Amino acid sequence: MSTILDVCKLAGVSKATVSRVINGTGQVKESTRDNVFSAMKELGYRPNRLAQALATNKTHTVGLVVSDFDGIHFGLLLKQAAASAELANKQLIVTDGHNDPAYEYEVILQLEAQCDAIVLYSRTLTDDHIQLLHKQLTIPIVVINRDLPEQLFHSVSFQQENAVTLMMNHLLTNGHKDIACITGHMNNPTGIARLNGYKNALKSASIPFQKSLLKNGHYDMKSGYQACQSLLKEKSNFTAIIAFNDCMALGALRALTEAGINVPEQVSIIGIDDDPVSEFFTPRLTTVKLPIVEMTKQAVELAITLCDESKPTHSYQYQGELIQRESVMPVKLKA
Amino acid sequence: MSTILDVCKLAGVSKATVSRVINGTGQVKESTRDNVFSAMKELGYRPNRLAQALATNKTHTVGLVVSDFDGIHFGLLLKQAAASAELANKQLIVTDGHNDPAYEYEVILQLEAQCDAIVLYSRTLTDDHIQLLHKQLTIPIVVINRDLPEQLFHSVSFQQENAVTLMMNHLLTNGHKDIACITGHMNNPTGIARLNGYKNALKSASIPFQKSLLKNGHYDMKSGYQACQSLLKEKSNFTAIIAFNDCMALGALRALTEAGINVPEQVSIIGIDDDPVSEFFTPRLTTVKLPIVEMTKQAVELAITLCDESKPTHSYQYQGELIQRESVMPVKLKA
DNA sequence: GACAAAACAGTAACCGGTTACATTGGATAT
DNA sequence: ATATCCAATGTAACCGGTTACTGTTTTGTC
Repeated sequence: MSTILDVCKLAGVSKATVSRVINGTGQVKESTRDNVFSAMKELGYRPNRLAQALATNKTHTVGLVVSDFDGIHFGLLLKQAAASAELANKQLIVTDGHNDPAYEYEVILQLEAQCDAIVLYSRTLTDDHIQLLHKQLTIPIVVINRDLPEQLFHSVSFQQENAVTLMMNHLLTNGHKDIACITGHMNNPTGIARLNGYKNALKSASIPFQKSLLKNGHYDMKSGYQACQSLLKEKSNFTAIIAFNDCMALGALRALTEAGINVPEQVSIIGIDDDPVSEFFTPRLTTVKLPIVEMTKQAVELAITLCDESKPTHSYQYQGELIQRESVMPVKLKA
Repeated sequence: MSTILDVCKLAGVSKATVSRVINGTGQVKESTRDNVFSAMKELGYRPNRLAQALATNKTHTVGLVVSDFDGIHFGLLLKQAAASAELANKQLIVTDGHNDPAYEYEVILQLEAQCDAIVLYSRTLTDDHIQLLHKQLTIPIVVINRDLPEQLFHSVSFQQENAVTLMMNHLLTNGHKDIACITGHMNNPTGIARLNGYKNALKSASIPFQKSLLKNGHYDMKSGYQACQSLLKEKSNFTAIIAFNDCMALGALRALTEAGINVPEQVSIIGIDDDPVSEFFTPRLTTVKLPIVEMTKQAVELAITLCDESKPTHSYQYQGELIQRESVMPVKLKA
């Protein structure tokens, strides 16, 4: 790999001049510029980004950190992040935290020198950790899917509890009363908020909460499948299932199908996310859309803005939207 | 962010000594080391990776470049890559090429200074481009899913044509003769090799190739769905569909279901990949497994090895494996 | 033709580390 | 006591760029 010195020699000028040509700064005679350009071309020279970053303290890079690469919505999120970054001519580098909070914390700190801003979609870090990070970092960080009342950091968040309320209301207005619930990890705010949504909706409808209708999942199809199977094994009495994401809803759908139970005739199912696969299952899954693409766009664009100018921290709120398809029907019509 | 100089001041030693402590190199008196460590701790100091990389010409990072973030097998690939990288204590940075060969080429070149090795899973670059890259780069590159007879670069590849042969033989031995085919992009070796597999299998079975049974897709569910719809609209006569990945097979399955056609009773479907979602559809999709996890592991581990020692280029070959599930049945039993 | 201003290019310090080499001082051997 | 060696640390150059500052030409004006 040739360096700026090679270009200097070939073009017969100093480092400063080459640098000026590279960056289009200062005054350079046209003939000199042409010389330098052709020298660069001849050598296949391209500036070393590390050296540039070190010298200017600007990396033109935004870092995206996710807790785990197989996480929710991963494809859509990354694709949008990449698109937004390119639009602003920034490099995007993506890292995961191996689902380990300590590792993830370390990764973010390491990224500090390599990025101008960080976008974080964390499932494992606590709010406290994130606040600590925010204080410790000298570069801006935008947090997706976390929301603290005090607005101590930039965040793009989703109204989790409200979304579950939407789901529950859809089931309730369809006459369902015995509603099983497949949750996600309960060690983070998302899970807790969603569970509150479930419980509060029951309370509002004066339906007692039954622990036996609650099963834990891990946001993947298999755990939804297993959760549903254990629901069936325990002969629980339910006419509908609400799952804390589409994957688990789809896993549950499969379990029901295998057990010879018709959806939605015998049991209704509703998910959340609006995963791209959801409308290809039979029946097409009714769900509440989590606008991950829009949220990612917002987050990355905000992060990029913050590279150049600081702004007061603000929380951008997004809401769920019910997408009615075929997996829910009124309970009275059931056999 | 504190620098090494801050640590020097606080610990009352020179940069060289601090550096020795950081890296555990050279001789440092224990009491000095302790001083330096506590100074580092007090300041929350962590070495600037850019500066380290610049000085040592070692980044301890491997770059993973994919053509597009929503690509095939994306989640599994990334997850495994991240796991393998961490095991070797390397940072993994992931970038996509926005599905644009020129951009992807540029991205890879840019990455040269930021990584010790690169793993490439490209859908858009031609073999020629990859060879050019290989020649131009001063760091090793491992290419997944490309295979050239001359073995000019390190590659981890999959026997595409053979895999399709497996799929076709499964259908043929089940008595299918009218086999529709939903292809992927035909501008790269993968698509071409798979199509050859299809055509050659037909030839071996003395079945004439019918252009009307061939539809183009883009490896996503929607295009599989649309391809199948156009197949149906044209009233093509087929008893089985082979799709160039599971997603499209699943999209086709949906189209058939909507059209009231039973799978596999009326039409059999087979895919390729063994996508995690495939076994949750009804019927569970029969497919040929593409061992992307193993391949990724191999590729990343190889790349990491090549950071430290060079090895002769070699092509690691992987094969497909038929996974029989429920979407294929003998043709004679059909209504 | 003289002189100021503008254009152009080079020098050297700096970014935050690493490392070859030099220096110091204490322990050991003679 | 002196020579020798080695552990411990510092000095300074270097990685590949950027940029403030300086010096030299050009250009323009009168």
